Amino acid sequence: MKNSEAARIFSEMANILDLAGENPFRIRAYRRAAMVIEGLPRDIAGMSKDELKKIPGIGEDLASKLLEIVETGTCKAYEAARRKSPAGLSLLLSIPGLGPKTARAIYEKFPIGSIDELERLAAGHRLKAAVPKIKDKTEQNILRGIELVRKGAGRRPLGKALPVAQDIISHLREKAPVKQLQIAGSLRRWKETIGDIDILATSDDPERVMDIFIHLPQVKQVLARGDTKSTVILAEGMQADLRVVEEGSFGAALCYFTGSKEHNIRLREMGVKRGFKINEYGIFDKKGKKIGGGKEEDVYRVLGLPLIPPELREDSGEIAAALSDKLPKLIELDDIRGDLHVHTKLSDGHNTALELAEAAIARGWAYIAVTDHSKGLGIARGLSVERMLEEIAEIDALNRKLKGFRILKGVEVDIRSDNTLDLPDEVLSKLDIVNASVHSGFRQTSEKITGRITAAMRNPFVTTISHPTGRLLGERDAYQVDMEEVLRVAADTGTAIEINAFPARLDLNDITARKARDMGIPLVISTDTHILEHFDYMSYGVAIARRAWLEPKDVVNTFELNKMLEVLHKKRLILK
DNA sequence: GCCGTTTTCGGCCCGACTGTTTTCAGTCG
Repeated sequence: MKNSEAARIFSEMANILDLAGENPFRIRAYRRAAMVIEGLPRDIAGMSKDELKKIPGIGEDLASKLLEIVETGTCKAYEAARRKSPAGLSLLLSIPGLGPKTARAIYEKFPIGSIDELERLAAGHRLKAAVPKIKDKTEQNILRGIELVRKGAGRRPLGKALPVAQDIISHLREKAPVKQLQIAGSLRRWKETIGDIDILATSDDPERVMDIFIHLPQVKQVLARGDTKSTVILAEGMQADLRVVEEGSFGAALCYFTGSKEHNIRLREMGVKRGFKINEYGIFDKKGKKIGGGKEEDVYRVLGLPLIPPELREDSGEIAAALSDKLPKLIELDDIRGDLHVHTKLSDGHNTALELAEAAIARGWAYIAVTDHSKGLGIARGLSVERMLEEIAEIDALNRKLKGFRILKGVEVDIRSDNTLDLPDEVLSKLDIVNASVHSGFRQTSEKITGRITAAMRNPFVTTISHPTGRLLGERDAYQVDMEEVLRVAADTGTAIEINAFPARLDLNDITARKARDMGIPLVISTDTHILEHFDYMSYGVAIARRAWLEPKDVVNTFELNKMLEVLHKKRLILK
C-alpha cells in the first residue's frame, strides 16, 4: 500500500514549503493532496496517470510525482527540498502554537536539532533576547507546547475522548445558562482518534457560559478566553474548545465546527460559485442579506444538497455523491440484530452465556455468538477441546429454554504461528461461528503473518477474521499484515472480516472497511464483549461502519439469523 | 499546485484570539 507513504511525502513537502515561505496555495495543494491520498479507498499503485488525475486535488504535476513515488519509493523534488531544509526546522513545526514564521525566525538565530535544545533556550530566556517578536508570553507558550507534545497530547482514541466530552457536556448543561449544546468536531464525525474536543452552544448570556466553562473542575489551564470562544486544557490532557453563537447561527456554526475542514472548504467554494457567502454565522446572499443558518440543513439546501451525515464529511466523495443523489443509506445502531464475538467467564469474560443472552435480548437483539478463546491463548484461560464440547452442550440446553433468541456456538480460535488453527476441523465443524485471530508472533514479517491469516481464511469453517490488523490505538501498531492480500483472499473464499468495535481496536478501520465493501466482502460488526457493559461498544463499531459508507446490506449481523448463517457458511460448500 | 456555469490565467474559505504591536501578523480550526 503506497498511499500512506505518498501522503507522508506530500505532507512533509507542504511543511518544507511552508517553512520556506512559499506560495500558500501551493502548500495547500500539497496538504490537500496528502489528505485525499491518505483517505483514498484505492491503492495508488497500479493506477495510470489519467486515473490519478481524476482524483480531486491531483493534477498533472502531482500525478507524475505519485507515479514516481509508486515506482521509486520517493520523488526527486521531495529529496531535493529535504536536502535544502534542515530536519531541525520541521521539528519545530510539531509544537502546537509554533507556526512556520516563528519557527524560521528561531532557527535563523539558533539552528537547533532537538526539542530538548528548544526547551533549554526558552527556559533560559534566550529566545526573547535574540529573536524579534518573541517575548515572555511566547516563550511560555513554547514551553507549554513542548509539554503537550511530550505528554502525547496528540490524538486520543475516540473511546477515551467521547466520555471526557460527555462529562463536560453534562456539567455545562447543569451549571451554565445554555439552550442548545452539542459536541461538534471530529468527535461528531466519530473519527477513530480525536485531537481536541469541540463544543457548540447557544445562550442569552455567552459571557457567563464562558466564565463557567473556564472554571469547570476538569479544567487545568486556560489557553484563550474570548467573548464567544474559549480554549482550555483539561486535567486529563486534552484540549477543549467552547464556542457560543446565536440561535439563528447554530446550524451554520454546527456545520462549520463539525468539519472536516476540507469538507467545509468544498461547501464554501460551492457557495461562492452560487453567489453566497457561508461562514459560521449563516448563509448570506450577494447583498449580504442573511438567508439561513439556524439549522444545519440550511447550509446544504442553498447548495442544492441533502444533509450529509457527519461521518461522511471527509471530502472523500460525499459531495459528489450528494449532488447526484447517491449518498448511502447508512447503517444505524438499530439495524444490528446481534453480536458475533462475545466472551463468557469460561475464558476471559466475566458473565455466563445466559446473562449475556438476557442483556442482548434487552437490547432487542435476536442472537449472540459465544466465542470463547481456544486453548492456545493460555493467558485468557482458552478452552481445551473437552471444555469446548461441554460449552457446546450447555448452549444447546440454554437454547431449548430461550424463545425467539438464539445463542450461537462459536469460538475465537487462535491462528498459531505455524499457520495452523488451535482446534481440529472436527470441533470447528460443530460450531456456528468461528472467529479466527492472531494473538502471537506480532513481530513476524509481513509475509509470514499475512500467510497465517490467509491460511486461516482457506479453512472452510472459519467464518470471520477478527481484529485483522491487531492494532491497539495509542498503544500498539498493527502487525505487518498485507491487508490488500488479506482482502483478496477474503473475497475469494467468502470469509467475513470483522470490524471490532472495542474502542482500543476499531479494527478494521474505516478506510479498509470501505475498500472491503467495494470488493463485496461480507463484514461483521462485533463488540468483543468481555463484560455486559461492553455491548455498548456496538455504537463505536457502527460509527466506523458509517464512516466506511456501509449500508445494512453490507453488514452480516444486520441480517436475520438464517440469512446471516447462510452467508457465513456459504464457503463450506465452495471450499471442500 | 489545482481548476473552470466569470476564467487556460488568476483566482484560491473565513473568522476568532493572542501577543507584540499602536494597526497587524501569526496561528489555529
